[in-house]
Amino acid sequence: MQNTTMQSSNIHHPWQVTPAQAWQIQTSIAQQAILQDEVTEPGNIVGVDVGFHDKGTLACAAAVVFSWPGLNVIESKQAYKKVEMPYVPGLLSFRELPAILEALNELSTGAGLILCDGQGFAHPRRCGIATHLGVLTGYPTIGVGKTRLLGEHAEVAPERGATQPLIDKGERIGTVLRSRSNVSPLYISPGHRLHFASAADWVLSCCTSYKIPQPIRAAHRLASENKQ
DNA sequence: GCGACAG
DNA sequence: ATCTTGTCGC
Repeated sequence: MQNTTMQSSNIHHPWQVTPAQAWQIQTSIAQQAILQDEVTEPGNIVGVDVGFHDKGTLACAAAVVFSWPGLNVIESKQAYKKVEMPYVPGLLSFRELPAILEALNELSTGAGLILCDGQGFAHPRRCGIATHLGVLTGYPTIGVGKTRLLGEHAEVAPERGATQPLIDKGERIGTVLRSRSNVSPLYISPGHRLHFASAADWVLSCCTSYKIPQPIRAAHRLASENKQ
C-alpha cells in the first residue's frame, strides 16, 4: 500500500540525523515495540556491546551467543564501523546500532533473546537502544544499563535478586535490579517482546558471579580488546 | 536560568 | 566510552 505521508520507514531510516529527526524516528519505533511476554525458551541469549578505538573514531561491535541455561559461549562475532555520530544522551542508538547490526548479521544463527548495554523502555521517548534494536530486527531485546538515564526509585535491598520499580512521571519504565550482593544495581527495562518482570528475571538468570550478565560481559570484553 | 544526562 | 595501579572489603 502506497502512502506518501508515511513517516515510519524503519527498516531504511538514516543513521546520521539531527536531534529533531532522531526524535521523530524514536517516537515511531516506540509505537511499534511490544511490551508483552513472548519469550518462553529462547534457545540462546546474545550479548551485544560496542567499544571505541583509534581515539574514538572507530567503533567495534561484538555479539556473543550464549547457550541457556548452561551459559556457554556458542559463537562470537565482531564488526568494525567508522563512528559517524557523537554521544548525545538520549540518542545513543544512532551512534552504536550501525556496528551492532553488522555484528549480528555475521552470526550463523538467529538470536532467541538479545541483551544490550543501555536502556530500553526507560528512555525519554521510551525508545532506548534495546527498543530500537528490537523493533528493527524483530528479536526480543532487553536493556541493561549500568547507570540511570532517568526515573526515580526507592533504595534497593543489598541482597542479590532484590528489585525496585523505576518510575518516570508516575509511569513504570523499568526495574532496578541488584544482580550481585552489595554492588551497585543494574537498570533493566524491556526493549521488545518482553514485560518488566520477565526482563529482570532473564537478566538475573545470566548473572553468575559478576554484576554484569555474562553475555554482555563477554561482548564488552571482545568489543574493547586491544588488537595487534 | 540551573542541573541531569545510557555509552 | 576512554585514560590507568594499587587497594579496601566481603
